[in-house]
Amino acid sequence: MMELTRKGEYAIRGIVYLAAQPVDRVCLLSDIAAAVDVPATFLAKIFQQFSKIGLVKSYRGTGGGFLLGRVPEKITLLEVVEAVEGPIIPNRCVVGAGECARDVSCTVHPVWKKVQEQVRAALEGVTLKDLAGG
Amino acid sequence: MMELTRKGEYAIRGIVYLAAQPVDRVCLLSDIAAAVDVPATFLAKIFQQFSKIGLVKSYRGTGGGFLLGRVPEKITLLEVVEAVEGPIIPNRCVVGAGECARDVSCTVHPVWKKVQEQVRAALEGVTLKDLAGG
DNA sequence: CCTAACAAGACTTTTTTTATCCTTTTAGGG
DNA sequence: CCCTAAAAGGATAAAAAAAGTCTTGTTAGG
Ligand code: SF4
Ligand code: SF4
Repeated sequence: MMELTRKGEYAIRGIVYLAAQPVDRVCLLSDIAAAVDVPATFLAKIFQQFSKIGLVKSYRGTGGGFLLGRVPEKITLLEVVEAVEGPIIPNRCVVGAGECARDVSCTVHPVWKKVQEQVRAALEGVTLKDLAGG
Repeated sequence: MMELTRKGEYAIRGIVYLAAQPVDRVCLLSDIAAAVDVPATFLAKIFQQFSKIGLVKSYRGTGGGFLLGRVPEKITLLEVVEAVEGPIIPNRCVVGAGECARDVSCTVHPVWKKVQEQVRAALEGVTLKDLAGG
């Protein structure tokens, strides 16, 4: 259980690759896809999501491509994962009140809350700088 | 991401219900299903899995039903979850060596290892006794 | 031998994942 | 102004997983 989808895995690979590039180096999607071994069309969709929330910047046309939206030390793995996989939800009752009618007195509920917090903390503590190796 | 499936949620509800029953009280599947609000046919499949690994004991025929395979304080939430959802795998590279060709030098790999360990620890620290309320 | 109850396996439906393709928009350069 | 490069957006399709159902078999009590 709790498995990251390929989309998530690809997303991380792609953006870590970007983070490892020299600052202001604009990368072609096709180059990134080849380097991290991900289908280019699929990676395109992923980077579109990144672009919408500013995790990467994109430029169209000749000489266009992608680069990181912020410095790598300011982008956490949590942001990257949540950008494409949605929030960290070990069980739907942690989404908010009312998701499960049983949550008021449920003894299991706090366990999922704890799991959620721990996973979030683990991912939030890692930045793209860490992952790209400085 | 990381969402428990319904099967997992149902499994927990069902076995926690069992754990809350008086010792040696044999419960009908139909009663359990009604009490925890799960389709009986689906819960049957889940309890069959439990039965195979000894988490519950089952008796057939008139007067048959289910009861817990061990005392509640000796059954952890981790066991219950893994019984029906499989092992805790945040990313397939934590399954073992060779799952991902990149794992040798991958900087992300240790993060998933850590997540896996934390989640396992969180679930292992909770027993059915805790969940059933003594 | 009849009935109760779980076991096992096949099967179906729905949802999610994993893509691919095509058209549109934007930008640079001749 | 046109041609080409490159990303954006939308539709669609195929595959896999999840969720649930059905039928038949097995075991046991009365
Ligand atoms: S753990 Fe408890 S509150 Fe959460 S979904 Fe299950 S029953 Fe509801
Ligand atoms: S995190 Fe690294 S080792 Fe794990 S699957 Fe991704 S690339 Fe492979």
